[in-house]
Amino acid sequence: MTTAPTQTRFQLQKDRMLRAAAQCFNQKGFSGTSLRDVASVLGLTDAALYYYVRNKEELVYLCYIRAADLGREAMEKAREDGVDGMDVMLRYLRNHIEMMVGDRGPIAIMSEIPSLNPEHREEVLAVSRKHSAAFEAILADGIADGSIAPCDVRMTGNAIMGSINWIPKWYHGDQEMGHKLIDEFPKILARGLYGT
Amino acid sequence: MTTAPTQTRFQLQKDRMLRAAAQCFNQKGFSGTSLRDVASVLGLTDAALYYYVRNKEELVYLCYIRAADLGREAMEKAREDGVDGMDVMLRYLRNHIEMMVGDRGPIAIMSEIPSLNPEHREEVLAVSRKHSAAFEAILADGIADGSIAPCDVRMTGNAIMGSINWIPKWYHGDQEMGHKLIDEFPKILARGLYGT
DNA sequence: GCATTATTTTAATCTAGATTAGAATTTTTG
DNA sequence: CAAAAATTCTAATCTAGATTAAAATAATGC
Repeated sequence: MTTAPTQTRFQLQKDRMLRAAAQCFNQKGFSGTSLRDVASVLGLTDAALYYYVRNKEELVYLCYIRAADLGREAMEKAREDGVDGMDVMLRYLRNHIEMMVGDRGPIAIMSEIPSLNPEHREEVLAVSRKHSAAFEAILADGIADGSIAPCDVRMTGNAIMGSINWIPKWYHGDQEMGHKLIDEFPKILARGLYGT
Repeated sequence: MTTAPTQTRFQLQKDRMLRAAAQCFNQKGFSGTSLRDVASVLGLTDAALYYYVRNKEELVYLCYIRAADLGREAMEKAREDGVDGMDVMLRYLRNHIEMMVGDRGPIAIMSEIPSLNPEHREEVLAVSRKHSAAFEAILADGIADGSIAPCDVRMTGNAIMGSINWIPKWYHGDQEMGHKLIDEFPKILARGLYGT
C-alpha cells in the first residue's frame, strides 16, 4: 500500500519538528525563537515547516498536545505496573521526571496558551484539566486503599505537579543531578503522604 | 527640595507600569502582549512608556527584578517574625502566596529570561539563585534547630518553590480558593518535614 | 525509466509592533 | 504668572519574522 509508508514518513518528520520546536522554546524562550531557528535545527528552511503546519500558532499548539500525550503515556504505564495508589503515583512521578530530564523532553512551561486561538486553547486546557483530574484520581485511589494518607487531593495534586513542572527551571542537564532527580525526587514529593 | 518629590512621582508611575506589565504578561502571555496593551492599562500611549524604559527588553528585565524584590520582602518579613526554622518557612510561604494570589502580584513564570540581554539575564539569574540559596538556608536553620526533619535542602527547596511558582497556572482568582490557598498550602508543602 | 506525488527551496511580500523625533501639554518652581 | 522641567502625544519610520507562490528537487510506484 502507498499511503501507509507515506504517512509514516510524514509523521516522522513532523515529530522531529515538534521535538526541535520544544527544544528551541525551552532553550531560547518563545519570543526568542523564530521559525528559522526551529528549521535550522532540522537542517531545513523556515518555509519548509509550512508543509507540516498551517502557521506558528499551530506549531505551538501541537507542542502542547505532544507534551500532554507524553504525560498521559507516563501515567498509563504507571497505572499498568503499580500495585496500589502510592505505588502508581511514585511510578508516574518517576516516568514523568525521566521524560523531563531527557533531551527529547516535551515543552516545559505552558506560558503561551493565552496566544493560542480559542479552539486550540480550549482543547489544550481541557486536556490539561483531564490530566490533573487523572492524577487526583490516583491520589484518591491511594487514600481508598490505605497506601496514601488522607489529604486534600486537589491541593496536593497541584502542589506535586507544580514541583514536577518547575524542574526545567533549575535542572540544566547535569547528569549526576539527573539520576538523583529520578531516584529521589518522587520520594521527596511523596514524603508525608505515606498511609498506614 | 525639588528632586525628592520628582523622583517619587516618576517612581510611582514607573511602578504602576511594572504592575501593569506583569498583569498583562500573566494574562495574555508574553508574545501576546504589546507595549500598546501595557500602555492602555495605564491610559497612556505606547510611546509614553519609553519615558520610563529604554526598550521592551528593559521592561521585562524590570518585571523580573520586581518579582525578585517582592519575594525577598516576603522572606525578610518571615525572618523577622519567625521563632524557628519551620516557623520562618511557614511564614515565608504564606507571605509569598498572599502576594501571588493578590492582584498586584509579580510576574509569575520566568519564561523570557533567555531573551534578556546578557547583563540583565545574568543579574536576574544571580538574584534568583540568591533567593533559592536563602530559602535553603532557612531549611538548614530549621534542621539545625530541630524544627525541620533532616532532608536534602537543595531538592526540597526546589520542590517547594516549584509548587509555589506554579500556583498561577491553576489559580484564577477564585476568592474562596484564595483563602484556602493562603491557609492550607503552606501546611501541605511542609507536610512530612516537621522535626522533633 | 516515466509519471506522479511528496518534499524543500528561492524569492517575494506583508504586517504587527517596536522604536524614534519632535511637538504639545501638563506640572512644578520661584 | 512666567519660565523651566517633566510627562505625554502625534506621526513617522524601521525591521524582524511570519507567511505565500511558484519553481526545483527528491522519492516512489509501476
